[in-house]
Amino acid sequence: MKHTGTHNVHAVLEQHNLSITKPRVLILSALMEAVTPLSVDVLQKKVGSSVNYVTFYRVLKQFVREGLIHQTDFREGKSYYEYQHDGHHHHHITCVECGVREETMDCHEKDDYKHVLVHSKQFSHIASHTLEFFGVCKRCSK
Amino acid sequence: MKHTGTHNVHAVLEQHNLSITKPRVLILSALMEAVTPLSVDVLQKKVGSSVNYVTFYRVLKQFVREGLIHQTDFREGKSYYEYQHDGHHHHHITCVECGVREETMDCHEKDDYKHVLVHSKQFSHIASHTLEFFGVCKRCSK
DNA sequence: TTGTATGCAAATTATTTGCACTCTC
DNA sequence: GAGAGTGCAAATAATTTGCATACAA
Repeated sequence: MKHTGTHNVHAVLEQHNLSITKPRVLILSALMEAVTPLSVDVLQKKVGSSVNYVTFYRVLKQFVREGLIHQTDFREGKSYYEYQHDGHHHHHITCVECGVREETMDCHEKDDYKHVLVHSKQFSHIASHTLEFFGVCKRCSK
Repeated sequence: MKHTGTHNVHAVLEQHNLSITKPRVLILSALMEAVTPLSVDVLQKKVGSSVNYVTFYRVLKQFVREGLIHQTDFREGKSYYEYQHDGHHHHHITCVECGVREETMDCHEKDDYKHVLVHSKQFSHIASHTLEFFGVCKRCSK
């Protein structure tokens, strides 16, 4: 029941004027299928060794620049990447003890942006944001 | 007109059951005086070479654990640290072109936390969060 | 004095860069 | 065919770890 066929992947790449290459298709597919943000090492395991790890960094950076995927971090010293289904990304709660991660409700981007910009002197436009929560999950807090 | 005398620094450390050592005092003072989040390299320049850089990492990690300071990142591959005056931290907008950073209005932590927790299955408490905005500043967007 | 904190050296991990080669369009 | 995209090797940057010494309480 995957809705991430080759067809869709190609279409998305084309929408962003990115040429169709094997690494890009594989990486984007993996991200589209994921239900949680992925770090480069996890992404590599999913995609396999046919794509060089340097290419991951280059492709991911490009996808982020294009607004195709979202980049965030969880205070682990490395970045995580998440496909923006329908242009929306998610926020999460992360357990600082065991690392378990849960998706939170959607955020009200538009409202936040307006509110922030009204009070800003140097900015008139916001392109993206990150919002992450940290706590201790019920299991760990016992 | 600094309100960050030795007296205050010592008091804060004691409140968190941290022994008074030279590195801790120097690092905490520097963070209390800063008006923007600092990365380790910048912090080192402020404090000077009397404190080993490894100690920065150890002390900062401890301060974060204690909730004394706040840790965030700006998609630069390194962490930034900010003292939580009155227990509050700040959010920022960062220009992805030139890196200029501006503080935003205070956030409504309490409301956010409640809202998130109501929808969470695995969490019943949130300890902290990060919220950062990214855009292009007026100067760069010309 | 006694355990905690620090310094130093070296290791680890994440990410980037230069250059030659290979694909896509 | 031309230029963008990729692989490989090596460099850089951030952060951590092990162990011996030094300092706070």
